[in-house]
Amino acid sequence: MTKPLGERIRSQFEARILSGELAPGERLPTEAELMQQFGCSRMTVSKALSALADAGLIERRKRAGSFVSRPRVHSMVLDIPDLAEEVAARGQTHRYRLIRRDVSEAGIAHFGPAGGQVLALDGLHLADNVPFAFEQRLVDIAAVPDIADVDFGHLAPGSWLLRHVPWDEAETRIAAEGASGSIADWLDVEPGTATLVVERRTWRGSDSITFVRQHFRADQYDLVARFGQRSASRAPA
Amino acid sequence: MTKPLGERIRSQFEARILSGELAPGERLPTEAELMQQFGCSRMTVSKALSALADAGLIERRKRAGSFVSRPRVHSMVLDIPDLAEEVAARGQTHRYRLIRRDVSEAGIAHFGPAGGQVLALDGLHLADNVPFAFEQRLVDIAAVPDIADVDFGHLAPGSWLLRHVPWDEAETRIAAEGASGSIADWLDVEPGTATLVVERRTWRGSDSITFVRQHFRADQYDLVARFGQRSASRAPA
DNA sequence: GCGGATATAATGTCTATACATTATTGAGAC
DNA sequence: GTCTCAATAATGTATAGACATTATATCCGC
Repeated sequence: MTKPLGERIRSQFEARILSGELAPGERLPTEAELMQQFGCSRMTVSKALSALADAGLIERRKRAGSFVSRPRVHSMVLDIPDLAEEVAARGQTHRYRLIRRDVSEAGIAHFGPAGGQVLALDGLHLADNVPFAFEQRLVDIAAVPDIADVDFGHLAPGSWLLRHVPWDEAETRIAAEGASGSIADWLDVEPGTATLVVERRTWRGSDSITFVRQHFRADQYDLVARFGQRSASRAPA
Repeated sequence: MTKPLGERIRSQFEARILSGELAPGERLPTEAELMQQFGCSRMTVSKALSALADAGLIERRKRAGSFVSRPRVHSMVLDIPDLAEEVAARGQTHRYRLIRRDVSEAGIAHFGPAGGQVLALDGLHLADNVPFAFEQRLVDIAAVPDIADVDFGHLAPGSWLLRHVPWDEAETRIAAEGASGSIADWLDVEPGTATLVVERRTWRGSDSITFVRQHFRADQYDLVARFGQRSASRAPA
């Protein structure tokens, strides 16, 4: 019934820090003091404090002690799902339509290793046959040789890449932009209409794998990021 | 010189999972097997596997074992800094100009507890005297009584709140929107010009603290999120 | 005072063991 | 067969100790 002791120690300090009772820069008791206070072993308090440190709530310094961190930025978790899955989750039918596919030398697009070949894929994402995203993608063929054989006529490259190519680093840029003529045509909106632009570059090790630029119809898509209570879907006990 | 054993175990499995060598759904060795393989105690492998579980790379089930998670979404860290600090970091001068301040009953704006009072603050953020964000904010006065006494004539409410009010949960929505007439006026752009809209709602416990809606001039602001190698600023050893 | 060696206080890691918890398996009752 | 219940295999938490690491403080020579 009662929560584990280590978890209680952790959540007690979490609460005291978030409530402001423990101010940024303030020093926490040492592990030795805490094991006295809570009547438990050092491993238990150490694990609790390490969890707080992992979460960024405190900083621990040898010989000095543990201190409440100074909050600088709001770090939030942004979930960027596979578009096909997300549309399906909304109960709509996802379709991808390839518009252009060609292979070019790298360098022109400032992407990929010099001299390598780059696959360019332009396409349109549709939900229930309504266009909602125009996608321009570059893939480094050297990093993903298998891709040459895949038919992307109706399969979204993102879905395929997500399943077939491991990556360990990514950077996403989010901006707003008025739709240019051709993009407006594909999205079936007036030129100049606001679109949400998501650009993502993905790496494995130091090799670029793919760069994608997606224009979303603003009336059909937005992004949500959360902080705290990860998975608030838990039912109360 | 050599890294701690537990960390080596953790990073070895991390690499094997990210490289795809261990496929999603695949089962990892049990803790008992791993302590044989690595010649260490159970606590060590247990901590390593728990760290992988915390990072979402594996799932652990009692009696069943540890399994590589199926990657569903790209979880990225989105840093939302204080606007005043961010502008300063770019070497520009930040200024906030209050446009409207009034107190109204809650309920109208679907914010705050019924019957409570809500402070509405509209204002403009300027970088080097160029407007780049129009902000509409609601604050629950019951949750932040001190705010009644603060002069926001030139102090951005977000900066003040970040420093004075602890929160433990937040949700951010990011979208694109054409500027309406009055917003276009404030941002000094043509009506209909694309703006990046960031809406954030912040809670302490179950109480709403503030809701803010910011329209950014698309040509002056974007957001960046990263995954992997947190703080890539580390120099190579 | 000032700089540099040394002691020390705190965290970091690890061992070996114990018992708790829980989902699955499998045996037995029906 | 299928339902129920107990055995079991795995993870979850905790203990008590040991040694490693490292930033800070202190002392000492100058």
